Amino acid sequence: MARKSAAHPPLKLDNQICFAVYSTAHAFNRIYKPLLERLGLTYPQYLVMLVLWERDDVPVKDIGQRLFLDSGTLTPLLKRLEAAGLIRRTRSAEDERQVLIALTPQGHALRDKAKTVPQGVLAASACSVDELVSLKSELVALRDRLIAALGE
Amino acid sequence: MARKSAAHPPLKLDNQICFAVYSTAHAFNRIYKPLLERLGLTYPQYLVMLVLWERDDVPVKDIGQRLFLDSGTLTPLLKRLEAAGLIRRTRSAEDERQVLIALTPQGHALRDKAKTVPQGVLAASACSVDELVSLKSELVALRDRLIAALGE
DNA sequence: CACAACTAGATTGTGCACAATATAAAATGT
DNA sequence: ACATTTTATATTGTGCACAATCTAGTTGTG
Repeated sequence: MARKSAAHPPLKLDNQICFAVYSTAHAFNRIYKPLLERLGLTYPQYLVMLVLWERDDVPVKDIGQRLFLDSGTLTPLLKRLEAAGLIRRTRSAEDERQVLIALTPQGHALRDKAKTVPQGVLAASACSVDELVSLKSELVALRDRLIAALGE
Repeated sequence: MARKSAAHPPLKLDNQICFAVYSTAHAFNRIYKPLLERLGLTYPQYLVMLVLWERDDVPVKDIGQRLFLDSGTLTPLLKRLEAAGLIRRTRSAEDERQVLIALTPQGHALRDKAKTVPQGVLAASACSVDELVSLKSELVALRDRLIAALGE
């Protein structure tokens, strides 16, 4: 016995799936940084813009649910996007507790400049689209199981 | 033509491999948080301890290379670990530029308490070890290609 | 209506993470 | 030997990220 744990000692850094995920996220961040600099966005800001380009005029809550982020993270980030002239923040008339996030014309226009970003990342990954699609769905499945485990 | 990009529109959030990685890293962080709280560690601090449990008395640089982190991140983190009594920071005698990081007896002792952490994470992932090992190596391969692309 | 329970955001405090810069020590070239 | 370059770490400033807490607005119940 103990053959499995001898092959994969549990406290060795290189055996940690979490570190593989963590360090890959870092690597992506560094790939994105120069590509997003042209747009004046950070990576989390880019994620928010991706959400808004799909549909805007949504409350902060919706963006947070989509990105798994809370108001403590989003409020200052959205204020920076507003200061950059990309979005507008307005209280909802129906429910005064909600702040609706809408794109400005500049925010809409930025989408065109962003269109080239995914190609750059794909090139850096040196992977086929099929490989990435399959890796992505494995990760999403794992992520959703982890999130499910949190709710217990 | 354009069939592939119609199936996978490049600016849709859910098609972004990077977001899958990013959000999975978050999910791991939340799984780890309560497990590491017992040890008085954050997740990045835990990674540093994993490195040191494999070998200590190493310069800051080595830890940084292992974890892909720079001194701006590690210096304050290591000072907090020192304040917690887990490590000692001493200038190297041979090369005065280096700060050597060594475990204290408490730092060594913490390893025993940490042994149960990976089980908790494995349980939360609801995955077999084999699945995780394979996913890990795909991620590491992708990460290393991204890092290679950075150096061009 | 009154009052408790809940919800959406904002605020504060702590801890990464990195770029840019500074400093000091070591290594190198002439 | 001395100037140049490189290297290791530290510092500062900006921007996430989340826990804990606060406020204001909404909903549910009697």
